[in-house]
Amino acid sequence: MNKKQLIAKLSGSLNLSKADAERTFDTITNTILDSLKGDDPVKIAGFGTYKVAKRKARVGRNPRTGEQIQIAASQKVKFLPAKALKEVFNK
Amino acid sequence: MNKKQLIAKLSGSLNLSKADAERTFDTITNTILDSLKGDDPVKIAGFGTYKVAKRKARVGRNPRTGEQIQIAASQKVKFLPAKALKEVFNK
DNA sequence: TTACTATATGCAAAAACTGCATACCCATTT
DNA sequence: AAATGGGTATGCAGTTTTTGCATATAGTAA
Repeated sequence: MNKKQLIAKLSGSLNLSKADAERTFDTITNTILDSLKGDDPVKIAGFGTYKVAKRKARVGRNPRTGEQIQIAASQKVKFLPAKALKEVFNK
Repeated sequence: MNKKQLIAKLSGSLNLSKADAERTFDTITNTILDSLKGDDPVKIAGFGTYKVAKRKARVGRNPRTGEQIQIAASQKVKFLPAKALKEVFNK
């Protein structure tokens, strides 16, 4: 399922136009991102937690040439599924 | 930020009652979950991809006792941030 | 058509995973 | 409003898993 299909489903379920459904969805993702930008994890009970994970610098490798490369420290968004979410897929 | 605070923010941004904001949000998470239950990854352009990762059974260890333990195969929801999302946190 | 994303490759190092007790934070209930 | 219950974070050790490097191509999406 891609974003377009998701928006179409939400449009039906929420009785909104597709434009409104998309605007609503984007508002939610932006709100989550804003919180993460402020380094504040977003905890959704029963679904999961979004947090920014800091990754240390390390030595990598160019797979094409085999040459070693220094990789800078970086940050990425992590999603940790809530307990309830794990159970759904392990019953 | 927890779910309650997120709902409050959305209520303001979307001009909805808190009850409606929560209903909207839950509809979205449920829609995503339903797709995942059907083993269909959900790809949100510019945000990320949710997919179900299957993990094989393996031998683990109880860190407290050092005792070896057989770990059953399981599944968990993975979120892979989109390129745009990574850039936000690495500029 | 233009933009994004998945894939494939080898390999080093970071990170996740396991059980479990404790502490903590949040939500619900009285 | 206060109390209680439940989900979540933490630390621990060692093994498994993931990550991420460059880059072109193929596929999908806007």
